Amino acid sequence: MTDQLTLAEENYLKAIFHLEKLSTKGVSTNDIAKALKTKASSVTDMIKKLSEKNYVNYKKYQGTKLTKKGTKIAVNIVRKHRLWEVFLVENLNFSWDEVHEVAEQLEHIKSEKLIDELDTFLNHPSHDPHGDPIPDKEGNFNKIDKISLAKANINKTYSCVGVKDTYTAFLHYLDHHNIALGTTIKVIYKEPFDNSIKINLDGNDLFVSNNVAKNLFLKELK
Amino acid sequence: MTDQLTLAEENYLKAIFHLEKLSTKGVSTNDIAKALKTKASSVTDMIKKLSEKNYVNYKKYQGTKLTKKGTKIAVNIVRKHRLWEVFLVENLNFSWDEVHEVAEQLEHIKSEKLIDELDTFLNHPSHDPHGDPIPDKEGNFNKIDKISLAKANINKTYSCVGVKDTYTAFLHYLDHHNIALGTTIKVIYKEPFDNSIKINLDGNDLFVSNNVAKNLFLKELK
DNA sequence: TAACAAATTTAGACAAATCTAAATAATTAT
DNA sequence: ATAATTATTTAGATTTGTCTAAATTTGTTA
Repeated sequence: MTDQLTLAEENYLKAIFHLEKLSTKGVSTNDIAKALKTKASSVTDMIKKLSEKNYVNYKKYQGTKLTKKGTKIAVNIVRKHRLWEVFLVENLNFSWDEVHEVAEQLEHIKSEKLIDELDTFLNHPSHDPHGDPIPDKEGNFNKIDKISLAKANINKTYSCVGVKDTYTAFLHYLDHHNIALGTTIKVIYKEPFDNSIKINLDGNDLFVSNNVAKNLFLKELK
Repeated sequence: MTDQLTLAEENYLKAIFHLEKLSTKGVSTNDIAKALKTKASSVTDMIKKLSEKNYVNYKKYQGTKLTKKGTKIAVNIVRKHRLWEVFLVENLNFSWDEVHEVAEQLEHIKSEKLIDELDTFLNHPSHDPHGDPIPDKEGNFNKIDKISLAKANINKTYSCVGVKDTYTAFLHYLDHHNIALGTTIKVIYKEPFDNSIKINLDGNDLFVSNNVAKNLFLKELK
C-alpha cells in the first residue's frame, strides 16, 4: 500500500509541488530540471516512472501535475522539512538561513512516530522559521492565518489584513494604489525571475515587486 | 579531503567496525554479508572499493580490517547513532526497542554543526539508552568499568549501565521488572547450581537467571 | 505559412550497488 | 594426503538514476 519512495522520487514530488503553486498549467520539464539541478532528459525519465505509479498525471509535451496521491506525499515531505527547521532553530541554535540544507536531508527520514513526536515536542508549530505554514498530519494547511502576498497562490483571492513594517513610503504606495484594509486582491501571475507579482484590484491589474509583496499581509477568501 | 561517502559505504564501515570487536583477526566476507543482509559477492565488490579508497586493508581471502581513516569514519557514525538514540528516548518518548531503526537513518545525516549542537542539547551524554558508550568528537570512548551482573559480587551495590545484546524480549523483561539505566541493584545471593542470582531492587527481591545476568551490565557504586 | 528557435523526448551509454551462477581457494574431515 | 565442504572471488547481468547527443514536437516570427 504505502510503497516506499526513493529519495530521488521524493525530491521530484516536492519540486513539482512547489512549482505547481507558480502557475495553473502543468509544470514544465525544464522548470523541474532547473529546480533539481538535473537535465531535462532525466526529468522525462523520472516523470514517466512517477506517472506509471500514479503520483503524477503526465502527457508528452503537456507538462506534469501531481495526482491526489502525489500531493499527499509531497505535503508530508514539506511538513517534515518545516518541522525539522523549527527544531533546528529553536533547539539547536541554527539561524534561519542555515537550516535549509540540513532540513533537506532530515525530511527524508521515514518514521511516522518520529514526526508525530517531534510535532508534539515543538508544541504543534503553525509556521516554520521562514514564515511558511506547516501542514497538519492530514495535510491541511491552516488557511485562517494571514500570509504575505509573496507567499500567496496564483488565481486565489485574498483580503488585505495588514502590513509587516509600516514604512511611511510604503503606506503612501498603498494609498496611491487604493489598497486598504479589506481590499480584495486576486493573484494573477508570479514572475519567477524577480518574484514580482501581478495582482488584480477591483478589475485593475497591478504589478508589485517582491519587496512590496513581502510586506503586505493577506487572508484567503473562500 | 573529506570525500563524501555513500550510504552503502558508511554502512559497510560501521558493520566492519562492530565485527572487529569480536575478534582480532580480519573480519570475514561472510560475516559482513550476514550483518548487512547482503551476499558475499556484493561484499567482495564493496571491500575492493573501500580498499582502493584506503578505508580498509584487504588482501584476497585474508579478511578485512579498518584503516585509521576508516575507523575514524565508523566511530563518527556510531557517535551520531547513539546521540540520536538518546534524543529519541529522552525527548521524543521512544522506548529502548523502538529507537534503532530510526537511528539507523538519522546516523547518516551530514552536518557537523547538527551533531555538535545535538550533543550540547543533550548535555554531552556518555552512554546511549542501551548503555553503550558515546565517543566524543575526537572519537575517544570514555572507558567505564562495567561488568555483567553474572560477575557481580555478593552484598555489593551497583548501578545499571547497559545491556549486552538488545533482544526485544529482554528489553521488555527489564521494563516489566522496572529495571532501567541507573537503577540501583544489590546482589543478595548467587545460586551455585544454575548460576541464578537473587538481587534487590528498591526493596523488592528478584531472582534472575544466569542468561539474564550475563546480559545486564553494571557499574559498582562506591 | 514556412522557417527558425526552444522545449521535450528518445536512444544509447554509464556508474553504483546489487544479484546469480560458476570458478577458485582455504579449511576440515576421512 | 586426498576428498569433501565451506568460504571467497570472478564473471556477467540487472536496477536506478543519471548523462550526452540526436530526433521530434511545439511555439514563434518573418
